[in-house]
Amino acid sequence: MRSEYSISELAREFGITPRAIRFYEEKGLLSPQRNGSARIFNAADRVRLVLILRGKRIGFSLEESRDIIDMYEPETANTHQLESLLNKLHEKRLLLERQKKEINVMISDLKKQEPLFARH
Amino acid sequence: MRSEYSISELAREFGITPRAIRFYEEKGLLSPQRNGSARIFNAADRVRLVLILRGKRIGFSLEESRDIIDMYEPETANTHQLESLLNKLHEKRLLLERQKKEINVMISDLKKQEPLFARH
DNA sequence: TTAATTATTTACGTTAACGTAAACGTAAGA
DNA sequence: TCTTACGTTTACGTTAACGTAAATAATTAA
Repeated sequence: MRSEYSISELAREFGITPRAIRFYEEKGLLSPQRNGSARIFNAADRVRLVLILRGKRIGFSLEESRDIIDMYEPETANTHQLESLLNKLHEKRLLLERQKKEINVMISDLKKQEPLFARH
Repeated sequence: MRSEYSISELAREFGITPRAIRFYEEKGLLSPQRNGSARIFNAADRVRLVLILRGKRIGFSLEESRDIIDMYEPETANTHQLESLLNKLHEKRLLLERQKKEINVMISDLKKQEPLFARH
């Protein structure tokens, strides 16, 4: 229930390295406050990090995740962006479905061949 | 119904560049015969290329596709390899299913928020 | 003969997402 | 005070899958 985090705290919590977090900031996906030179992450920063990592699990690049993050940013988000993001998600889902079908085809192909291989 | 192809013929047929084909050979995924220094691809080479490209559509790296190709090579293929490949395919399918679920969650999340964005 | 097409090899360039190392500052504990 | 832990910036390294360019050879059409 904290509201401020150091870079290594977040890194530990999410199983990533501080380097990765700095990299996300470098790419403009995060912009934590500073205490001198040290980064201080608040709850909103943490949410953004969660979104970045969720995007990665979906198979999005950081650039694609950027759209997701922006979408959760109330000040900048607009209907057009939302539709665009939804479209991307739908496309991604179609891609995944096509890939899954190809995998299924390949699996059944291989299983047909199985006796052939098992014989010698 | 030809049985021999030049590099640019295959490139045109599959919508890739000759460079890509040479790269696959460099990685040991293809090994066409030669006429002097020019590559000559036969039907088996063509099949391997098809498998490479199918692997890519599934989302496999070339290294992963290598296993698929080897599997279709009767002399070297064995039961163990087949099982290993089937396992990889199953894992990949699980990954795709997880990603799809995450996408669905994200889509419904966003749709709940929609009125919020649409309002201003 | 000249120009165009297609082929080759060699080799450096590119993008993404960090890893890794160096050189340094700062704060806390023994 | 010395060590340890944690932080910073700068910058070069890494992997994958080719792209791109240069220099060269062989073939073919005009």
